[in-house]
Amino acid sequence: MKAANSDVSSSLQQTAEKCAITKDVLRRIGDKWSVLIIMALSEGSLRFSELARQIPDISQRMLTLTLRALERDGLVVRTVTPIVPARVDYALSALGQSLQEPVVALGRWAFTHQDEVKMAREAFDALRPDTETAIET
Amino acid sequence: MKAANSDVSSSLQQTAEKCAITKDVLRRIGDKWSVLIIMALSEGSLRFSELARQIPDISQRMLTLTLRALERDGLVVRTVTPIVPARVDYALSALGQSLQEPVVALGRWAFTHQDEVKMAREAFDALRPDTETAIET
DNA sequence: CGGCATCCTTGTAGATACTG
DNA sequence: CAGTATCTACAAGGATGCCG
Repeated sequence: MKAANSDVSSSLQQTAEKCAITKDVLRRIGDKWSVLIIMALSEGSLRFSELARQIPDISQRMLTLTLRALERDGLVVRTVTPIVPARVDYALSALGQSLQEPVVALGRWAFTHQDEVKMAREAFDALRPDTETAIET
Repeated sequence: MKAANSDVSSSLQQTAEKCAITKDVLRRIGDKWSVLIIMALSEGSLRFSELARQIPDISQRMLTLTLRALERDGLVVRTVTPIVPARVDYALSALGQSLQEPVVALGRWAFTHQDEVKMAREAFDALRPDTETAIET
């Protein structure tokens, strides 16, 4: 760990380091619901039940768990209003809003290139009808 | 589904549509290894065994499956040189290279904000020692 | 060398029922 | 209303061994 080495290996080091962190974030928001929740909250705070309605196929459990994870990472803010029945609102934090930018960038890529991907898949499947891949469609 | 409606609802429609596609892409590259492979191939093509060496903890099985999935989506190009022993090279396609841009954007976000996330987690864990979240550390 | 087959463990997620 | 608790399923992923 000599200082003299740092400029030599810094590029690769940083690259490797960034890869790991990138992988981490991608796994965090790469799950089934995080992005949908972040998108749903982009236009303002929502209550638990409103979120559940906007994301039709999510179960209460998964909504709770995903919100909890997002809250833990400081991406969403949870506000409890102590009335009966209880009212709980969720909103994006500043950090969560800043995350939106790269996420929608990825969304734009997906939208722009969706046809290329679809065609690539069809071409691949035509040649290799039942090849097992890591993620099924 | 009247045409007259399209301009009214187009914004929300497109948003919902983009969400779905974004979610799709994120799940595709949000798996454990895809990003690492894409990053590893960013500087040029690599052989199967070279990839395995650059990504120390990946199993042969997962390397094969992930490469196959990336190949199917047209992100990676597989080249077999029919000599013995066989030589197989993997490289990013143009599509794969274009994907790198938004991915490294996300990587930059992760790198920039890693401390904020870490602190948020610690603060959260301090208050709620053993809350179950969707994704464990 | 590259990769497929098999077996096995773990993680992710859904359904359902129950509580303050 | 906004969650927990429990139980179950299936898919991701790892270990190992064999093959062209």
